[in-house]
Amino acid sequence: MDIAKQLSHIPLFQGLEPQYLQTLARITIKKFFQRGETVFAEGDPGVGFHIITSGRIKVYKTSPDGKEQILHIMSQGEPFGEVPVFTGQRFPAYAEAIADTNTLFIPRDDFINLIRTEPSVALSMLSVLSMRLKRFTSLIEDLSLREVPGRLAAYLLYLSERDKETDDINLEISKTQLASILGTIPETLSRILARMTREAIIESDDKRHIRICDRAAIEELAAGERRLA
Amino acid sequence: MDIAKQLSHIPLFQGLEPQYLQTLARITIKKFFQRGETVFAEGDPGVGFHIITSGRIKVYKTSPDGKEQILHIMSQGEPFGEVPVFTGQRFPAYAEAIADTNTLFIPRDDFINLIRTEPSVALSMLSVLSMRLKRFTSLIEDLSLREVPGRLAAYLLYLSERDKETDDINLEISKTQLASILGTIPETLSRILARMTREAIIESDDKRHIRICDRAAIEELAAGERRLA
DNA sequence: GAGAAACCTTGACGTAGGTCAAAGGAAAGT
DNA sequence: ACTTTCCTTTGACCTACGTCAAGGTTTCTC
Repeated sequence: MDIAKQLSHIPLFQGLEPQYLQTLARITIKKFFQRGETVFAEGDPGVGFHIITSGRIKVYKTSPDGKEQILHIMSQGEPFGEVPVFTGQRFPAYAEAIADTNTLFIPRDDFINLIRTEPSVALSMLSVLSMRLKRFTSLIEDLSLREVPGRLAAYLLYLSERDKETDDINLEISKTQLASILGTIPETLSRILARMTREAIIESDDKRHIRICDRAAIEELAAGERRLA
Repeated sequence: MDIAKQLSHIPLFQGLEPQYLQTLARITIKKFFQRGETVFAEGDPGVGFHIITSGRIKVYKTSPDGKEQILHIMSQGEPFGEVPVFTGQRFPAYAEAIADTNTLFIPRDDFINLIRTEPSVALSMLSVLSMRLKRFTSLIEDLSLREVPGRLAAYLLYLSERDKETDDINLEISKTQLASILGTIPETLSRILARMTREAIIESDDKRHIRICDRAAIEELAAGERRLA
């Protein structure tokens, strides 16, 4: 498929003049990563960043003894690995494909040149980074100020909202990964899901699906106004 | 003092052409906040951002029951409150002056116009936001993957490094605030400092000063290779 | 479709770190 | 200097959540 056309569908480049899109297309490199493959490791030098065209990437940190904390799960259209492009330093986290994934790789120097000539791209990127800071802000709040049931409730609301307020939530990831996003472990998550099911707040029939039965209760849990028995 | 001159000392505007500095000076508003005064609250609309010219600001989140997690302590030359400028949304956290503080306030719309004409400002701001993402990444790692002694050790190393590898660390903030930065409470911090003193890793004679006695031990603690007895 | 591997759940148990309470010391306003 | 408020420390206690272990289930792979 034509790279310029793919690029034109990326939110980051919405409204970019066709001529710049062509320039960008010329410096963009298509890449493919198998499920399980590492895209970059913490400490690697960052010579450019990726935009996902299909698949799914997890960005995460690890502790010396192997526990991991997921920072983001990125999917189609989202850029990742841009921090070292602007800091000039190394990747602060790991990235791994959790499904077969295609990306467009944009080299650092060329991208910085593009920004110099096209302020709209700079503003888009500023917006992307700011949204990410905001998400991190919530994650920090969760990890530090909220207990796991509250974090889970907030995350379910986030997913529900993203999918147009549906009560049927498709996780799209394993519960082990969900646990890592929430900063906990599968056992704890499993217990909390069981408790919430017992209180008829949710139903979780099959593995990657959760149905919200009592939205008000979820909202109270997320706000810290309610606790599980 | 002349605003343009003050602006010229801000890292964010290093290398900015004098003509743009003049433009910026015209739209910049000097502000003053008393110690304890709130600069903005979570949920406030963000019509612009601040740059600190003197004093100190803490940016933090709170839980329903009043516990707080400090996200940053900002001092001279650092910008804060820029996230809503680029997301178009509201402030994701609180900001409060912890000393009498003077800032330069730059209105959103004017700043965005400046970025459109001056890509160097855009790149500087991208760099600032990226550095901040990186710091958040470490904070998340700390909160989720490390115990309090490890976080404290890492923070002491950070302060020591910032002040040119000195072993005499001047906290500049209260231990209660340090506890909040580390995502814990004063009691826990106090106990850990006592344990580290007992093991002759540090000395903490007076309130806002800590001396590193055994740097190797601190480094091992920070790396998770050692535990307190 | 058989075997292997990964995932999920539940139970028993341990512990880091939080809550509550109390008291001495520093600091700031009058 | 005096009072009030905030900061710090220590002790007794509790609980959320992690660890370890084991069994059942789903899902890859060949």
